[in-house]
Amino acid sequence: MTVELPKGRAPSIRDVARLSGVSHQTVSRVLNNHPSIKASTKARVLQVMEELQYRPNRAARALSRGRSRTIGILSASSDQYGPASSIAAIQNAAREAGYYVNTANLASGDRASIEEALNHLMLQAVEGIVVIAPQVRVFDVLAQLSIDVPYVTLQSTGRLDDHALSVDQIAGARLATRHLIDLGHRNIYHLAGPQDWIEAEARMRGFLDEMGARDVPTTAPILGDWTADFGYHAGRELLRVRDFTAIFSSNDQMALGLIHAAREAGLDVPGDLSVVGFDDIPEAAHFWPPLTTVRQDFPELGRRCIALLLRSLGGEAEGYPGTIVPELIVRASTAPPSF
Amino acid sequence: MTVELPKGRAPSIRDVARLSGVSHQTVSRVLNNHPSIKASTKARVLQVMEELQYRPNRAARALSRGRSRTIGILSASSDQYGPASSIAAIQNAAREAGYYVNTANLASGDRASIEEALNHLMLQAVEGIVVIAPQVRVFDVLAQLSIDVPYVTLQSTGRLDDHALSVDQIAGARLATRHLIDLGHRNIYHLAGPQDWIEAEARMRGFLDEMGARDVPTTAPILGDWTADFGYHAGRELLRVRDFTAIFSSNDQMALGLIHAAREAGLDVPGDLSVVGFDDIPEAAHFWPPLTTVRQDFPELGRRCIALLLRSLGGEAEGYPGTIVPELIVRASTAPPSF
DNA sequence: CTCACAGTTGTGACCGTGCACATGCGAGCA
DNA sequence: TGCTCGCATGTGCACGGTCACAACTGTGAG
Repeated sequence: MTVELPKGRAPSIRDVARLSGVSHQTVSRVLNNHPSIKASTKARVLQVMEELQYRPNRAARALSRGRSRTIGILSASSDQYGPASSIAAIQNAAREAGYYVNTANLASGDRASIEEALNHLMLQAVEGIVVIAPQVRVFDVLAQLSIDVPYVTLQSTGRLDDHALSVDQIAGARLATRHLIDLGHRNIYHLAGPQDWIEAEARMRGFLDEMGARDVPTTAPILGDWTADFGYHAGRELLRVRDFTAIFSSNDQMALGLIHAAREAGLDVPGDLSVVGFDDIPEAAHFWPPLTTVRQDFPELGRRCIALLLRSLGGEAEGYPGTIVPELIVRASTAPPSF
Repeated sequence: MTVELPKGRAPSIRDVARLSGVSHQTVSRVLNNHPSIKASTKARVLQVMEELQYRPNRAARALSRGRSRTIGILSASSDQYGPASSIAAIQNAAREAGYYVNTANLASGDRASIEEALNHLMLQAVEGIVVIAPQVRVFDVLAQLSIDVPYVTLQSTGRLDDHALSVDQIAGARLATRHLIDLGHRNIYHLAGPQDWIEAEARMRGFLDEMGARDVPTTAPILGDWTADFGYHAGRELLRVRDFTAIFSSNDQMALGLIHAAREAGLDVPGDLSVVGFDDIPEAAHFWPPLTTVRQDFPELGRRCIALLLRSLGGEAEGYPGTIVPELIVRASTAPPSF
């Protein structure tokens, strides 16, 4: 009762066809759920597939269809919680949608590195690109290489265009800022992310918008690099003057460094200084003091990101509701000013 | 002087051939750096490629060669620093070696989820798999699905077999433990990672080995789940008895949760309790107190991981030197016991 | 002068799948 | 009966590379 297996190579569609007494095209139809296949035929083919442990050859499929079913992620800082979570979420969402994902990390932020990473993705024949990186420069290079693949950025600058995902970073930043103002703070600094990250820019704008709306005078934000180290050094610098009672940091890591610097300077958080972060990394609840921050729904982010990209790819439009509004998580790093 | 471009589709090897007046096979040879191609021919072909913005079609290449040049990463907890860094490092190393990487995240640790993720990778025709996950179960499933693709784990259990990478987690754990013993601690707990992660097991073994070698009596390690939350709750539980003066935690996150619990219980770290972590996440230097921990060289890890996998794939053996020994970073979370 | 041989290039088949088109067959209808 | 029509299936080629093999050229040895 043994079936005749092809020797060296993996079983192909034709092997399945031969053993189930149909043509290769019928097998192909079974694979693609073609409507007009007799149930009995389909069952027989499926059984032979099972017996042979048949797996469709993705390369052949991609070649003949002219579509790779792969999307690329261009990422930077992929070892940090925010980007890493986004990547994971995107991968999961893509897999659910039947897509494969290939990630290219930027070695550094310079042009050559971006070019190399993009080339890597293009060689993969990705159908779309998700950018989690310093986007301004990336888009420059995209344009310059005249690559015309649909791309999506993770964060919105407020207006909804075809590329930007509608996660309202601005609303999140306003939430954080409003919280500080409501507590009574009037001298508030903003520690921003790198200026060519769109999410950094959006959070900065949210901060400025809210300050403006409440008529609180504001100073120029400090541009950081997302790291705790930067937060620490910026904190040491800022605390030499100490003309503020609260800081809104563009992510949790920089907030951590900031608190470290404050403590070294003999200040109490939140007694002498209130700090708000952004992201709600899992560690934030265990910082000392536990960090007040803004939480993003990363899995939902990933899902929408993929939905948007698939729409660009001409796929199903799918329900695509409004904006994800982040949530303020109040913990122990904020309090009314003490003076 | 315009060249004749094919209209709809991307230029193929034959388009290049036609325009440079050679056969498609010659173009193919140029692509693959075949030795016997006249320099002038090669130059001409390369120039036409440039003009046409020609990019080889990966699917076609994979199909005809029967090799996908892709490796898969099976990962869990990919939003945490350790795994995320490993993934990034592996991706970079793979790209350098001319391989593509596809990552599948485990939705959960159960069998079905592992099976689904592995299937996803196999459909991609990956040539090898790197496992950054609860490995025991993954290997079960690998065996059960009778998938015979070479695989590599990121961490060694001490002995060197073909699958395990020679990063000496055990040595790292011994370093941490020795540090505590040298400070005078005799009642030391170990907060371990999930038992079916090989790195967790290795760190636990290193702890037990060192304790044994120094004749310090030891209690059974507590099995955690890598998260700060777990560290916090475990800490609350442990501190009700408080029959220890030091804890070696299997990663930095759990150490952070632990310190949080200690502070809530009114204990001073390191005055009343010393804590050592593992990984040296970038935030560890800014914890309060800054965390003594064990640093791993992730980029090197990734490089060696790929090197090992490529060797399994029958590639070049490449220099493959000894073991990576992690490094103890002493900060402020450890001190001599106070009694 | 002839032959072996290395260097360089060309020809045609093949990899596994999907698509366009053709075919066979039975039902419904005038 | 003859025709159309829809279902179920088959035939052959295209996708864009690589591989095996053949062919042509020039050179040096016998």
